[in-house]
Amino acid sequence: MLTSLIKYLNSIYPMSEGLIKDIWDYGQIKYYKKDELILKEGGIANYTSYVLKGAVRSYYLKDEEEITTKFLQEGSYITSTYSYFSRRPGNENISALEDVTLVCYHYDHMQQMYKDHLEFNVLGRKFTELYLYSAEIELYNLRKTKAEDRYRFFVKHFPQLLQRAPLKHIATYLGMSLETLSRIRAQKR
Amino acid sequence: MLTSLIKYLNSIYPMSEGLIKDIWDYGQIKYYKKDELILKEGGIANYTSYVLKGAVRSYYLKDEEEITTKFLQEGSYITSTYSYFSRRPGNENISALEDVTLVCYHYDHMQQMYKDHLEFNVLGRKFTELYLYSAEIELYNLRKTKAEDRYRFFVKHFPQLLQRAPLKHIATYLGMSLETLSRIRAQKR
DNA sequence: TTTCCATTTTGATATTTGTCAAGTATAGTT
DNA sequence: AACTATACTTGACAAATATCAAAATGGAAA
Repeated sequence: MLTSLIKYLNSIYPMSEGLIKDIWDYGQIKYYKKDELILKEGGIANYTSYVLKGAVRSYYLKDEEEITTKFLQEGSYITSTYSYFSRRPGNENISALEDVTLVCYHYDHMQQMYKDHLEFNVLGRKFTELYLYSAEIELYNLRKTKAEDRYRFFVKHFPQLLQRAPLKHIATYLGMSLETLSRIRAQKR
Repeated sequence: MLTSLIKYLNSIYPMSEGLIKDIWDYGQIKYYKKDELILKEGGIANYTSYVLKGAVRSYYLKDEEEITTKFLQEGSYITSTYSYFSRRPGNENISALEDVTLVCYHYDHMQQMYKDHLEFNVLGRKFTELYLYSAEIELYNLRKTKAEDRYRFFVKHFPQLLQRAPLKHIATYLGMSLETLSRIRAQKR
């Protein structure tokens, strides 16, 4: 189960025996059913998790409405950035878009590994760089004032997600109402 | 000049003698006059720079119009994330909002330091985590559909920037027209 | 000071988008 | 198949915002 993750990490930066052992030992495989909550708001995000199978999304509540902030699929890490790094309760929820399999690492174990294996920081740095880059792409897109432009960008860059996520989530993710999104789609046909 | 940076880095993670020496040796102090271009689109971002004094902004052009993507002040690092990490030409420009003093590190020197001093990766990781967190805050703000809400958030979190940046840049940064921003400000009085 | 230029404000109008409401389609269950 | 819940679409209207144009303000330079 964990082999794919280890192969992946090793391809990015070769790890020592000891680190590989820790990755094995500390990784907890967890299964979630579709629509099950992986992280609930008000709690502290204690885990970063690698998605082995399925897709998840994170969202927060704004006057009863769910505003989707992220979609993550196989091969990505997921956590609530704010809560995980600050060690405080956050307002983000994470839920399973489909049945999901995760490898979860506790914050304390992550810190232990960063401390025991300095090389692990290379991986940590590179991954965070990657996610920072993704975040900036999204920022770039959200600053467009036209809803249609934002949708076009989404279709081009995340076509798979159109199949995996319901429109209502894509709409709030793109900062527009469900109806606006539906109309944009209609006029493209 | 560089002492403030070294103190700062050391407070986050204690550095070895050798690393401190490299930080000294590789750091290039550069001065830019207000409105001078620090990075021009179409070029590769070869440097990450730490802002010692002044403020800068990055932007890209969208049909003749400058869309501001970032404001950075003293104590922050600045580069064009995409171009710097991918080593390809990007479409981001960086320019000085005021007279600016930077400490600049070339990409190759950064890689050299990451390689020669594994501990430097701890710093790299922590900083990137911080910037990732900031990016997510901005994403959170930009997903708000009401322009006024976005402005309110900006005022609350970056009040200093109201004094340092002209409204036209703040407007595009917040994904709204200059006129809309001006009206929002008018009605708050 | 006066002039000049950039910044900001204000006004009028067109467009886009949100909201509420109703309807249709679809997938899953019994 | 019939039933149900959910997802999606469409319509009508109101609200928010963009756009174009012009005026006011402020600051820098002559």
